[in-house]
Amino acid sequence: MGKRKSRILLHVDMNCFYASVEMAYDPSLKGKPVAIAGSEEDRRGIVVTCSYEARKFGVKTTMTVREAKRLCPQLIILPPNFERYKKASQAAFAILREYTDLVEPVSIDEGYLDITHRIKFEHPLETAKSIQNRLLDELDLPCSIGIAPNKFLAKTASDMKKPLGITILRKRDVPRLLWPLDIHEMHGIGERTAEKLKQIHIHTIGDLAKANDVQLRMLLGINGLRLKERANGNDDRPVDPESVYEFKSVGNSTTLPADSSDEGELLLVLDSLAETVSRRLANKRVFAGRIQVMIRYHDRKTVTRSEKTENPVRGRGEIFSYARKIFLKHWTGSPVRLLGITADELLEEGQAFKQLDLFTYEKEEKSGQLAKAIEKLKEKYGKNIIVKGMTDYNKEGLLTSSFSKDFLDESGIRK
DNA sequence: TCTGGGGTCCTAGGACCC
DNA sequence: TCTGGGGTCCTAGGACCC
Repeated sequence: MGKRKSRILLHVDMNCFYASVEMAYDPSLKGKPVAIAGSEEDRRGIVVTCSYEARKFGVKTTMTVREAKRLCPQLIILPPNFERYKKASQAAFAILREYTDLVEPVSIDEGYLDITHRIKFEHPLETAKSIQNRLLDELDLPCSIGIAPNKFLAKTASDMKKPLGITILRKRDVPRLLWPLDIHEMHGIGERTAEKLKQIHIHTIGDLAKANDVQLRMLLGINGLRLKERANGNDDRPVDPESVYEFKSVGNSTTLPADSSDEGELLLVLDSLAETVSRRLANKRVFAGRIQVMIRYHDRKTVTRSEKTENPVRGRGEIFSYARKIFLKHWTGSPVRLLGITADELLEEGQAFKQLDLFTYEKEEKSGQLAKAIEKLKEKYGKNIIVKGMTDYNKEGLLTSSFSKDFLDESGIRK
């Protein structure tokens, strides 16, 4: 087996993105300590991002607004404006795509580029500089860029100089630059994994790079071996521009203004979460095959319970009815801090129709929109048709068979 | 008066089938 | 009466990241 051809990747990381977007939008904020955070009044008020000026005072992400203000009384607090950030992100990625089609967004403010093909006419450092300058000149957004032969090293490199840094990290630099670092510094290793590793006397990235495979495997499973590979500077994950379309779940959750054990109130919250999830599913043109409910109690103990749906669902009513059922079945009655609904096992619109289980309409409700719609179908196609399952649209764009209210709502039959 | 909300991936046990 | 091993699905939860 031949050695994989060496690649050149960039990791572009926009510096304190939300705060930078706000500063671009309102330049009078520049040079001032700015934090993006929820309302100060309730407990959802935590710092999401903050400017470097704010960081100088010790303000950090996830800190409560109260704590942040104590550290920095002149801190300017702005509520998040996700529409604004989304637009800025899209503009930034549009610029990145001028350099290569191989752009993989990993979040709203960072992405990978595979620029291997460009080295024929431009040094990677020049490409990085050009990108950095354009993002700054055209969008007023600072970024840091890592240049490396793979994702892990590129990501690590972009972290090394902030803000507005460009860092090249070669594989041969790994022992000198990475190995001395504390294991906790490594991307992919959080608090729990770092703790576990320290138990087997792995304290630095270098220790991990030389660790015993069997021991790692026992401690961390397959992930342990992968982390060891990364610590050695190896990572063959490709830059995949399609991955952004391959989302696996859609959810919405909220911390209540105050803990509640009022069933009516909680169901109302659940209904509003169902509405959001339904809307997002529709925007993404997918249906859900599983509905999951998350309940966090007063003591922060969190349980998730899910159920496979009988048919793919997307309507608010259907999502709510599953969520309600799951919630009432598993709620202990104790005061609830947070509620969430997540739609899983997503199916594309077209696939959803084909994969529906067949059952006759007699099993469905006999009144309401469904019955009316079925009556219309019977009028149109004859009394003897059996409405078994939504298998497809006919050439007029109407359903040839149906049984799910959701589908009927969207089929145009009601018109 | 600690700790939001959006996600992804992995593991593990029990059910069930062959 | 005794009895193996493999595979997949379902579900819950842990860990991590931004």
